[in-house]
Amino acid sequence: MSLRYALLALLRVGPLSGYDLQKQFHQSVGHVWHAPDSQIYPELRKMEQLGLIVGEEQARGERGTRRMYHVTDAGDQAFLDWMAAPLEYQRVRDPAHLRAAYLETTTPDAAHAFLQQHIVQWTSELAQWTGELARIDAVTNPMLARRLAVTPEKDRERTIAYKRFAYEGLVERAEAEIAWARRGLDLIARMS
Amino acid sequence: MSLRYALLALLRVGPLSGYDLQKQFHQSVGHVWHAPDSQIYPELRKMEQLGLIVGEEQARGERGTRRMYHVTDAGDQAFLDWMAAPLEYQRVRDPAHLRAAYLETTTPDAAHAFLQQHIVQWTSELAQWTGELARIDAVTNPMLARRLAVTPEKDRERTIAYKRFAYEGLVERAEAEIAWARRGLDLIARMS
DNA sequence: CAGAACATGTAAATCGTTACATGATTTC
DNA sequence: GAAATCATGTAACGATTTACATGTTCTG
Repeated sequence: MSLRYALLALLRVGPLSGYDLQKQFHQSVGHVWHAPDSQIYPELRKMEQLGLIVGEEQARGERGTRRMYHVTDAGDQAFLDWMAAPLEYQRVRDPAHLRAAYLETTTPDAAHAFLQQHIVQWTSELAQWTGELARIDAVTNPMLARRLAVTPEKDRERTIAYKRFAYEGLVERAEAEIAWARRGLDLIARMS
Repeated sequence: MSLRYALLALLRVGPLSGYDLQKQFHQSVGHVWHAPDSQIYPELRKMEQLGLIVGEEQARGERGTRRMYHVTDAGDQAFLDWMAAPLEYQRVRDPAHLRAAYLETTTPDAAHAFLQQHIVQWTSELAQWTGELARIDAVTNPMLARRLAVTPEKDRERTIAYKRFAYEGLVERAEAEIAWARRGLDLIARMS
């Protein structure tokens, strides 16, 4: 359900085609809420049916077309309502910690490989997020730049501060996962 | 898909009825991998069809029945294979950090309420997990006690160490989320 | 004999993943 | 004219949620 609001957040800055939206999505909000293209396009159609956005069909070359999506007042309000409503938390469902609780059932090699992979996985996420933090600081992120362009001077600082805040949390999370996995590797070494 | 292996992990310790399994589940692995009863019972049936477990129908009083489930060799092997296989990581999908990235679009009050709720949420998870850690140390958790009873002396230390390791990671995660939200509250105070 | 605990689900809807599918236009 | 990029999906399946549904047996 959050996909809808992630998309609205992007479109509120200014109209985008499905394709451009999808690209911006993967470069910004997609780091926090993954969705494949095959979910984005249908969701846009659904949002259009609900009147949250309107799609304006545009010609492109001889035969091609593309739809530019604009947020409607209803869509804007839906986003603001979501922001003001209590967040629906998902239940914990954490395969890595599930497996960690049963590491004694497998070989030290397999346990080692699992934690190594955990480090690889989170190192990759960490790189994404530190990269995004750097782009926030340099105002290199295209969505952020567009957003700041339509933001009154006095609100720019807040916009940047909250973006930083969000990504800092993710960076800390990744660092903690890596530190945890390293401790696990030490534990395996001691136990075997 | 991990639900299957969470259930196998419990059943490998010894046979349980669906009902007992469901209770043990919510008191142990359920803290790491949530599933409602309405998912557990059908999954058990599916696992039985796949030959991973066998259900033995038992009379209970005059008319009642219950199914005791045993892990088959195939089920045991499936669990060990899963433990040895690379873990399938889920894509990031984090509504709290998504919302955090857009806190400037709402009122300071709503932003404040959101982070307060985040603290409440993670404080509750934290309590679950520190409680579980305490039960691990006291060997009060019934599943752990049963598991240790069928574990050779020399492996008990490892079993406990890995359980601790898994829950320590979760405790740190919860503490980090709380610390992050507190920093967010400071930020809101400074920004408004 | 009432209430708690035992015992086991089904149905409908939504969400998300994976694989597949197609064609147009711009750029070198 | 080939490759990259633009542009937009569908179909099938599996996972998850939510709500509903029902009856039995033990304990005080």
